[in-house]
Amino acid sequence: MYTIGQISEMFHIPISTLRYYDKEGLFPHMQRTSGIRKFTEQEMETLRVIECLKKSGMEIKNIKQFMAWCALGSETYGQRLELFQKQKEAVEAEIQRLEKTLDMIRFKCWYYEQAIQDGNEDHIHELLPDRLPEDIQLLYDHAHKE
Amino acid sequence: MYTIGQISEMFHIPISTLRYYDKEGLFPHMQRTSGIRKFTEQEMETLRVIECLKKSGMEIKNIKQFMAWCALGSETYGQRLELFQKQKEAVEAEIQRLEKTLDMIRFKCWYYEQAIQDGNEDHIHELLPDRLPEDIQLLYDHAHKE
DNA sequence: TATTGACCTAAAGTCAGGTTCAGGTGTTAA
DNA sequence: TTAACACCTGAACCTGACTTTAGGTCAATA
Repeated sequence: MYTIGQISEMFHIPISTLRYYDKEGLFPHMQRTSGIRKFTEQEMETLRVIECLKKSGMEIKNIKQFMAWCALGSETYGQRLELFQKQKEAVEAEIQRLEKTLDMIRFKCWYYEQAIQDGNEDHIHELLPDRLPEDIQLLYDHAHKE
Repeated sequence: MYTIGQISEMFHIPISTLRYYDKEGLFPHMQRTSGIRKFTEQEMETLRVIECLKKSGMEIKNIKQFMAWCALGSETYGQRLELFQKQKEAVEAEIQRLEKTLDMIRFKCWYYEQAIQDGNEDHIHELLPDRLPEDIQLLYDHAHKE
């Protein structure tokens, strides 16, 4: 049984953030003693799940929904599964998007490494093929005329 | 030479956003005719680079810095390279972080698929080994006591 | 001539996810 | 007993990236 200050230290989360999460309904079971929050093992577990879901980019309101479903018991397994399936797809799509972006950034790094070696961007443009992949072409165009 | 309305249609970006980008200094070379913005090929190229950098999660102020460096010529190749190198590292780190998160989400999907099959979470816990990897353990703990 | 449509501005509003502030309670330590 | 602490609240504030609003210019069309 811990106070908000102890939990704040243990999890390296500001007290204000913990109170904010509570206000948003993320600790549906939290008890109080004459107004003071009591964090039990259950709240600590909830906090670990919150951190996991937040890392995945899930919004507070969906995390709250999840906590509410947990509180309702086995009736809500389906909804909870669906929530995680959607989040799985969202994270997978985000990784795909970032991989594509990474290709563009890598091209830009190569481009400026060459430009620094050559002292200008002209030589690079002689090296480059006439047709580049579409995404790269965009960056090439920009570089060419800047 | 295009108007803001034409560019808005071509790039599927709201006019208000284009004006916002301009106000933030993202088009350092933009000309006007009696107050009206003229978007040339150069601004279109800039816009493509903005979209690329935004996709990578770069903040507007850093994009603005990049545009300013471009305007300064070959003196700033070093800074521009450094900017992209940092962004490359940031995106790579973000992908790593998301891959880890994905493992946790996949576990949760499996967990609820089992729970739905069994009608409860008890059977799963018999199946699970005593020691799980640390990240998974956290979710297991939570599930066990909810 | 009037009104429609496309442009302009500054300033305020929005949203998420917090943080800060002002003021209040209750318990322990000198 | 008074000061320091740790807790509490509601409300205002903050940041980033826009969006909306209110009001104004200017050219072309009915």
